[in-house]
Amino acid sequence: MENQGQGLHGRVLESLGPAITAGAYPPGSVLRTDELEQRFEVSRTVIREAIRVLESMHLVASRRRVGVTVRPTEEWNVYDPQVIRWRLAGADRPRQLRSLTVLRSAVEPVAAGLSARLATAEQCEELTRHALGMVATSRGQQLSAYLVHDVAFHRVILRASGNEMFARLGDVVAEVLTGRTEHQVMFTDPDPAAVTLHVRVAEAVRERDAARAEALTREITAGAMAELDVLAP
Amino acid sequence: MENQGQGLHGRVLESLGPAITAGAYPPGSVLRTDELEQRFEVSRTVIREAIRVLESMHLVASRRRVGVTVRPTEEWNVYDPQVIRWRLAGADRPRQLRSLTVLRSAVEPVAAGLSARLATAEQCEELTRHALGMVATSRGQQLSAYLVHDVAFHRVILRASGNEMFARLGDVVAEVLTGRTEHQVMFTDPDPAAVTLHVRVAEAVRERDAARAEALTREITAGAMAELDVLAP
DNA sequence: TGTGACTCAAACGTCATACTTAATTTGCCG
DNA sequence: CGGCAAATTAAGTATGACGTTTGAGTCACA
Repeated sequence: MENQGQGLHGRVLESLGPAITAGAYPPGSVLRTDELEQRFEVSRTVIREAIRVLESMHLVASRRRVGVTVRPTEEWNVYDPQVIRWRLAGADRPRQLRSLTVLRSAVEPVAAGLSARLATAEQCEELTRHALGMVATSRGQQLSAYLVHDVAFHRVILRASGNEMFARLGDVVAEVLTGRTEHQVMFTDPDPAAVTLHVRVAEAVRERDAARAEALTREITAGAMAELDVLAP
Repeated sequence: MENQGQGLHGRVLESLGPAITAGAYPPGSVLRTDELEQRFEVSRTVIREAIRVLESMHLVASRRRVGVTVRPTEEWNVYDPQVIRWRLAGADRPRQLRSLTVLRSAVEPVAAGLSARLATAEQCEELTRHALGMVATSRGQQLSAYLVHDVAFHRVILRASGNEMFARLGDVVAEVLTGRTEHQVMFTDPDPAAVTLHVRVAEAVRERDAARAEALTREITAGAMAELDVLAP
């Protein structure tokens, strides 16, 4: 979760990135290096390095004699964790949350199915522990403690699937869950049905029942989508 | 599919990136800028910009007094299209292909289900056209023509789902399909069952039958996974 | 002998400047 | 009016100097 805010180019990045992803510079907009140089009061080197990074994220394209142009949204590297964070923090938040939740609903059930076949004994234990932790913290305004277990649970599922692409979505899911808790009314306890589902997923994985783990996780993600429809505009 | 090989820093990147992702520099290895400077016979500026990009991909971490260290594999931004290309081109290819195919098996069925509800008339037409194109080119060593339709078909499905995260996987799927064709024996015609499935998916989407579209696509991706098990080591 | 603070140097980070390259614009000439 | 060439502009590259951090080694003191 640590930003690479180390160094000046990081600061520039943390300013330009959110601005671009928030749509402050519509696609086609042109940024000139020397202008940025003055605005941020840093040297050309720093600006150029920040631009290189934005370019590698496909947020901008740099062309001689014309400047640095903002690329259309469809070309952005929307899987870049940095980009995801920027968009979750900005005006695009609802749209991004929806996209990510749909992605979760596709990935997590399959990951759970794989976990049921591949999880180590230790991972099964972790899963059970976090599920029980969720139960224990599901009542009485302990949302932040609950969140810790919830995030950990989904992280284990994704990692235990044995697929590195799934595993790398752990941070994304964490961000979604965290964001949901933060933006939810902080006094409503979690849905008991969801809590139970997590416990049953842990069971299914422990018992190596892939189909059941997948189906139950599908229920969890379906719940997340439904919840989104209620809360979002 | 265009590499950003424009400029010297691009050249350095296209040399370092594949090397790192191929494991030529094991995690923890240290690269010094001045050493790279000499090796590539370019200025610090160029090296530093390349390093910045590698850093944004979480392939390396740059620390003062110690150098640029290669990060462990689990921290790489494995969704970065550039990283995916590098790994598909290198020694990690089999592992990467497997990961991506599993990802496909999770995403594409859900995408197809969404497409059935959201695809425009034009997208339905495209789907049908490409499915029929696959049928037409499925016999008699027309693999490259077949591939074009196959890629286009899956691209439409992912795009018509209305989810930007899914849509962005179009390039990845294209790369997987292309790679498969290239590495397969070029004289075996595609599996007729797979071809039929594509036609039926197009039908299901056209008829707004989400469940059927999803189930059929699941069969397609299951086939892809099975195929991988036969071919891969 | 062990521990602590202190110094030093190595490597990256930043800056300023000059020069190079390529693409757009302008304008000349046919 | 049209096409080709020169001027212009902004990014790309190179280089030298200086700043900053931090790991490691040293030295003094208990």
